Amino acid sequence: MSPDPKNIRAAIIDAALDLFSEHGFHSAPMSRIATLAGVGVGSIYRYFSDKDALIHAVYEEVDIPLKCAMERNSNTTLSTHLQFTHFVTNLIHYLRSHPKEFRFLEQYYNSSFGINKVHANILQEDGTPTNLFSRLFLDGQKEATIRKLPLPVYPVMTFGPVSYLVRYSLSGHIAVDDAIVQATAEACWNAIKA
Amino acid sequence: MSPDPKNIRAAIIDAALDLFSEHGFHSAPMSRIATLAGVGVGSIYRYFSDKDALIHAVYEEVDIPLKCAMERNSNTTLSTHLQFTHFVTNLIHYLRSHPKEFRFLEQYYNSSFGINKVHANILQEDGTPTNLFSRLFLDGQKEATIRKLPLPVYPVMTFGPVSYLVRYSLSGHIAVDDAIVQATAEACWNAIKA
DNA sequence: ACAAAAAGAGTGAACGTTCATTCCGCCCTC
DNA sequence: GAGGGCGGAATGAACGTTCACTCTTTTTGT
Repeated sequence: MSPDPKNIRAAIIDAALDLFSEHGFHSAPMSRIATLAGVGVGSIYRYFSDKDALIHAVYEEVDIPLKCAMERNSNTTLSTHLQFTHFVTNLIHYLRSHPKEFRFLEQYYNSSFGINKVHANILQEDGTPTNLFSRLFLDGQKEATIRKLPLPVYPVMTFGPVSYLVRYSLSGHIAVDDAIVQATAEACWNAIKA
Repeated sequence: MSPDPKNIRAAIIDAALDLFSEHGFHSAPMSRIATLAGVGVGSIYRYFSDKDALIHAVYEEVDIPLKCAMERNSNTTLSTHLQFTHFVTNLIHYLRSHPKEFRFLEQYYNSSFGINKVHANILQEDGTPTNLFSRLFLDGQKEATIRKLPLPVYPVMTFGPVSYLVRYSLSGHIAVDDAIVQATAEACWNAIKA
């Protein structure tokens, strides 16, 4: 078997995501990542200069499908209300069905690695919306279906509840069903609607 | 100087909180905690059986004043609306003025240490409110000023936005002023009001 | 077309460092 | 002078990273 370099790289990132999300960055030794990926330790360093680079690479890999999931199912013919609640429920469902990715991201953003990436995801410097979410509340403000609030309040009232709910859900102590997801999405909407 | 055992213990916990919140559990060596606390490494083990026990002890120490802060300034003569927004703004102000405690708690709850403590803080098993916050929304439901929602939604729509906003605030990328805090508290209220 | 050589990917034992924890001599108090 | 808390060097385990080596693939020379 001639291992495709792309496969090896992907296998390493996969294994790293597994172990990072389950044990944390500092309790996931490179040796164990290598074993799980089915490669030698040294091989990891052919693809990533050091452990930090691997962590950032996992982030890049996790971020792409997440952003896709957030853009998916946007139907601009629907009312702002429905677009918003769909956005929230979509996001919750995606994160709940990708617990490894969710736990990795929480850890990444809470560590020194991802501190600088937290806010860049919402708006560009000049206020241009970079994604579905930003367009949504700017449009809603214009058509007066969404209250005018200080800009940071919108992501706070959206991603705050979402990440908290998903954390609850994954902790296993609270049974999160569709009714709760739906109620949360509606509550988020009530928080910002005109 | 005759070192009071209580003071040594407190100094160790203080130093640990400093270093844990700034560098994370795994990058805060016992030796540095000892140096910062002004004691020998060995002395730490006189008060705490191991590092895990120290981490849990810091949590206990941080949790007490936080719970106090959440109960403080409750004025049952005010409307549920005002009691709720006061609760939220109080909590935000407390966490913003105690960044070390906030960062420690985020780390603690996101690690294997605090996973089991996440949900216990809201309600007892039988649904009895254990604190001001729970009483608030149960009362609000009775007097119909707060919408009937699945129980987990209330903490999700309160602590979610709060922790997200404080995280924003402490990241330094976004200037969080009183207007934003006030707007967030109102938005939280709109999320759950009848 | 074939052999020889060069290139390059993959490996894992070995290294140096860092850390939690231990242990023993010191010193303070009584 | 006895006892016990205290300090910090010593210890050993665990980790990230390196590097000399093997094996496979590609290129070169004839």
